[in-house]
Amino acid sequence: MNAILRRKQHKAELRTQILEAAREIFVRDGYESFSMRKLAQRIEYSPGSIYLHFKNKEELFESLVEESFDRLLRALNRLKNGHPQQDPAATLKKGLRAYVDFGLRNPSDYRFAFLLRRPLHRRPYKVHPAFDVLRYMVGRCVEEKHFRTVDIETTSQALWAAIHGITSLLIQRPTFPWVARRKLIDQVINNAIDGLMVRTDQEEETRAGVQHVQLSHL
Amino acid sequence: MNAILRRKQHKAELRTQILEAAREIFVRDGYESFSMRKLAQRIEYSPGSIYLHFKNKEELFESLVEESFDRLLRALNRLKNGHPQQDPAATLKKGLRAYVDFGLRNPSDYRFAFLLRRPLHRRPYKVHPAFDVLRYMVGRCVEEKHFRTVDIETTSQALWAAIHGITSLLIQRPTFPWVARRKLIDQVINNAIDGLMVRTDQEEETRAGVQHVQLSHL
Amino acid sequence: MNAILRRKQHKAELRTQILEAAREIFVRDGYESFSMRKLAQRIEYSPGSIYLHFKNKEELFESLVEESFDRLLRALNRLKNGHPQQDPAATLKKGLRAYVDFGLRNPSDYRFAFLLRRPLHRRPYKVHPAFDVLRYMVGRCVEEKHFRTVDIETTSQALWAAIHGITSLLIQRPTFPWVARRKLIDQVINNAIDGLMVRTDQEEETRAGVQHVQLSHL
Amino acid sequence: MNAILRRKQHKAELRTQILEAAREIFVRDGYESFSMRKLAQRIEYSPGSIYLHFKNKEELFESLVEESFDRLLRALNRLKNGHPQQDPAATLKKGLRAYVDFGLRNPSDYRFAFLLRRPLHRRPYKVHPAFDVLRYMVGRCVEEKHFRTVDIETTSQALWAAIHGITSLLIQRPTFPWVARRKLIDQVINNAIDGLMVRTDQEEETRAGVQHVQLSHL
DNA sequence: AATGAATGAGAGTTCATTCAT
DNA sequence: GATGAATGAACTCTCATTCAT
Repeated sequence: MNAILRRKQHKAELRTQILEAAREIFVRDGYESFSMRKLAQRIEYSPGSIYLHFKNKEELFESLVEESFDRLLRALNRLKNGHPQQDPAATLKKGLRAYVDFGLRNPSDYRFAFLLRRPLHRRPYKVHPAFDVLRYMVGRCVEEKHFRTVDIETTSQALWAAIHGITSLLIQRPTFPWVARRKLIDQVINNAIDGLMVRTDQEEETRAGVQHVQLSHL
Repeated sequence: MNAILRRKQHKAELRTQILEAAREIFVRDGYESFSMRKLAQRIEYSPGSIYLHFKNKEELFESLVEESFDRLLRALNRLKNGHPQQDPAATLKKGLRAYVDFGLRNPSDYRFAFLLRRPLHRRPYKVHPAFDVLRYMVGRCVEEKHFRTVDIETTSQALWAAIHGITSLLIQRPTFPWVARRKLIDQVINNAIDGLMVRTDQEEETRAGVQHVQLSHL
Repeated sequence: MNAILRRKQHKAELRTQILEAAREIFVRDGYESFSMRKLAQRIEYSPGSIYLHFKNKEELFESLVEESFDRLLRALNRLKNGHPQQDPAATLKKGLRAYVDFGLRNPSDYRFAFLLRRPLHRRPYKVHPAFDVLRYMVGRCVEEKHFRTVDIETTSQALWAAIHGITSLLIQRPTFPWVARRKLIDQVINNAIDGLMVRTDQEEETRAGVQHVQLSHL
Repeated sequence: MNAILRRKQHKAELRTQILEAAREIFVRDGYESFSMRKLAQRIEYSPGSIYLHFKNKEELFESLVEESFDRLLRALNRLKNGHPQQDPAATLKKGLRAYVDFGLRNPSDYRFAFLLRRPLHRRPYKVHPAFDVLRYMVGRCVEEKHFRTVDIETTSQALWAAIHGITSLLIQRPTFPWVARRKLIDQVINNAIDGLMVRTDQEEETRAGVQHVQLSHL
């Protein structure tokens, strides 16, 4: 019994080890240069052993994608649950920033989740829970009248597009002469959100954001 | 002479044929699974023949990237030159829409220009002329006081991020349950631009855009 | 255990089989025309299998070179140790003859050791132990006053040149109308050695050697 | 007529140009890496053009071999004819030295003549005229009683072996820690010749040579 | 559970050579 | 006489995967 347990644990550990090593190689060498052999050598097991944990290269890759999606989801959920009382629009902005930051801090995860091209897999699309978090946040903004009465789905998708755009570009084109990251990200997010807000005078006055500073003295 | 001319023409035609077939295979199979042999078989020539036109796989790929960038650039330039008298903000919006449309109508070009991962080649980054067009358009909006006094570089980059985001997502995730494309694209662009505009009452009243229709009777 | 042992043995056998087949092909076709495929076909394994034993063609070739050098060395050592009490000059002559004989009886080994051109690999030169044996023998001849006080290094190199010359020519130009091998080899060796000997009357009289027989009754 | 002549001349010139370029590439890149394409590129003609002068790679290579043999022969003949009156033994020594020097000064020629392995060509062996020169010289030494009555053929072959040995080793193993070249070559030649000489007292006394100095006071 | 041997397929690339023009 | 296009065969080497042990 003890033995069985130990065995199960070992198996789980090895699986994790494989995934970690695979991720590193995928990111370091690029998808094209990844090979099951290299992976086996890295973890110091035989090539065959990998097949005891993953059916084939494809499944291994998919596991990494899933793992990365989960981490992104968890990061967003932490955000959502962390500040339940707050102004939902502020929370949303924080959420969007958190999304971008997650991508930039975990480019490997972001690549797996959105950028690496999978060999065309035609399985029926399931909207990922991560997107639900976004939709939920937008929904609250509308419900609590911080946003104009916009279409929640369209807005969510548009917001996603914007933050995906900046995240992926910063990751994939690191040599482009970008302006300061913070400033750029803020501008993208503020631009995307501000137009959606219900404008009240006081809000207008207290709006913060680098690119609006000059506005105050118009 | 005639013979020489015919030969040259034939050579050019074959080159084009190769490029076209290669493009298809690259897009269908991805860089990794593209093979010179597959290409050869497709065009019904021997593998060696390809090497009479392109030094190697890498160079062939690069040619496609360049070609695609050029087409994008030309599409944008047509836009810029086409309506020189117009309201620059409207032109900019049209330009952004044109960018997205180009990507959606020529997904293969867009993939080559921005999405397909090249084996890391560290040549010094040259900002592509296409980006200059954008910067120029934003500059005119600021100069002619249609935009607030924003930083042109930051704004250009932020706008690029937004439209790249929607373009790439629509191309790469075709099975996601997107709302109507037109509506979505408009929302992304309007969101991104509207926050930058100098607001005057009449402008506010005449603002068009699907997502703002309801707004009018608030 | 038994199984493991059997496996190891099989692996060793296969390695040997590969080396033997490779040696034959290298000698028959030359380095340039040797091919891993030909080899694979010959041993009736897939091309990939060879790579389980040798990293690449180069390493395979080097293994053969080493093997051949070792065999030569061992042959010479047997000679050296076999007759420790004898007249060192006689031993040296025997050694030289043994060298040539080894080459002629194992032309493949000799080719690998000295004649087949390796793709220029600039590793720092290590004088092969086989040459040390020669130097040692010459040294003894000088020490024990059988040779005049010649420079040991120069003499060793000159002797090597002579015997390498005859060995390589006989191997590489088998269709040349050579005189009787034995006679020719003896003449080369006697010529090379005799000039070095300290001459005493009785030695002069007892000198043997095909080419000197007639001399006695002049 | 003039035109025909010019054409013939041009053809000959081109042939020479091809041979020169080919020789360079063969020596620089090794036989294996030589390619008709490289050659064509170097002489700035099309690959096909080479085939107007040489049936194939093999024939081209053979032409180079022949050319090199001829040069060697001519060098030796110059020697032979240059000093017709001299002591034939001295002339022979000079000839042997000239042979070695030719090889060292024209390693490319020597390689082609003797070292580069031709894809086994089984044509009936023709003793090269260069060897006849040697035989002739040895013959004269015997006739004029400078040599003991040795077998001319055997002696010639043995001498050839010795000088080929030193020449080829010096060319093919340039990183071996050889002693001073001059000294080494002299020792090889002197060793090989001295044993053949008829010894007279005065000759004994006037003999020069590093390794014989001590001999004088025996 | 893990291994190591083995393979068949296929990769990119180069080559000597031919031949219509 | 010279060319440029084309090819078929060959090359070394790597790969994902299988399977007896």
